[in-house]
Amino acid sequence: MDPTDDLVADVFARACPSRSTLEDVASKWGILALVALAEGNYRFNALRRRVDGVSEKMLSQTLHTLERDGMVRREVQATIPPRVEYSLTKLGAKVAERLVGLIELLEGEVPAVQAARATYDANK
Amino acid sequence: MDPTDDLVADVFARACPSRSTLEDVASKWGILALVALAEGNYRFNALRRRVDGVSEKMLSQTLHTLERDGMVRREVQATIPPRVEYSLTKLGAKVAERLVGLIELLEGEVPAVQAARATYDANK
DNA sequence: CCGCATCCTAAAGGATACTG
DNA sequence: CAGTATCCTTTAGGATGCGG
Repeated sequence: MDPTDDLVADVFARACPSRSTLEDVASKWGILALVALAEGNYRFNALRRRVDGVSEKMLSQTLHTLERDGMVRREVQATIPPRVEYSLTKLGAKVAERLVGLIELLEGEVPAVQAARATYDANK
Repeated sequence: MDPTDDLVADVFARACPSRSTLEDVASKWGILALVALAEGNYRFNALRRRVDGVSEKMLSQTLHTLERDGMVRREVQATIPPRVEYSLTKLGAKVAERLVGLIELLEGEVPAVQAARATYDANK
């Protein structure tokens, strides 16, 4: 092994692969895609409708990145019209589970966050 | 209550406050700041050293956003030179706990992710 | 030491048009 | 339906210099 390699994965280190993976799964659209797929499989346009506001370009790009990281599986059925089904891999499901937990926490804290923002803004 | 308000927080909805909060805490530097502060309190420059690669500007901006959302507390001691201590609020600590879980998962899966990437790239 | 203000560049992201 | 390609705008983000 190259002695310059980090022996432990450390997300605080700029070059650690865990950091780039984190950026992929925690990106604005990455999170929502993973969490949507945790509900069940989706086809491209259905997923696009589920994730309010995502553009075709960004969803496509996001799904490719997640597929490359081994989080998302892409299955093409060569029918006419074409069907492409997206689903989570085992790893993707584990990650999505964590993200769902985070989101549920935040959804429950919406009033607290709004109150904090109002206070902060009031003090300028 | 305004009948047009959503009755439940829904992160999939573009306008839901949970979505903007999610973007704040799951942003590239937001995650790392929260996770670093979960280790203990930090002063500005110490935190900057802990989070490898963050610029002064981005750390400052990130901390303000997290403070506004009620995740981070900022305490100024008017000494010379000035001391500014950052710490997590109770809400921030709960969020950070989830993020730590996610990061630990990803750090453990670094080999799997690297293998997935290699396979993907090999098939071009 | 802890920043903010400014300027500037690079990257993210949206709109549109087109293809298998 | 499921994208890709292009163009263009917006935002993120780094560098630098100054102030409390």
